Amino acid sequence: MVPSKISFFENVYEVARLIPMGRVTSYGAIGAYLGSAKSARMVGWAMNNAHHQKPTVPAHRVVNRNGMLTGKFHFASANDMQRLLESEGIEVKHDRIVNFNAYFWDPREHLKIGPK
DNA sequence: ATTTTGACGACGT
DNA sequence: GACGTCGCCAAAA
Repeated sequence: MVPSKISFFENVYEVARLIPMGRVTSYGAIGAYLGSAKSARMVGWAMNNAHHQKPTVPAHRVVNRNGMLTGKFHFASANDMQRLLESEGIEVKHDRIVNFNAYFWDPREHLKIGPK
C-alpha cells in the first residue's frame, strides 16, 4: 500500500472506528457501506492489517453476519476478543454474540440522521 | 502479469 | 434447518 494513496483498507479501519461502544457490526455491512457489499472478505482481510494501524481499531466489534467471533484467533489472545466485547456490555456465549441483532450497528445508520 | 488467498455472504441441496 | 458450494473483490506471494 502506498501512503500517498488511501487504500481500501484505510476505509475499512475508519468505519470500524465509527462503531460505538457496546455495538457490533458485520464485515458485509462495512463492505456495503463502502459500496462493495460483496467484498465482505476484503474487510476481514483489511483487519489483518488492523494490528499495524496506529489508532486502535476495534476489530473486536466486527464479526461475521452470524454474530460469531470468527476472527478471535487473530487477536493477541483468542479470549481477548470475547473479553473486550463483554467489557462493553455485550454478552458472548460460545464465541457468538447473544442477541446479536440488538447490538448490531449499521454504518449506514451513521449517515442516516433523521426519519426518511 | 498470474495465481492464491482470505477475520464472508448468499444461494443451492 | 444444517451442510455444501460458488461467487466476489482486492491485496500479497
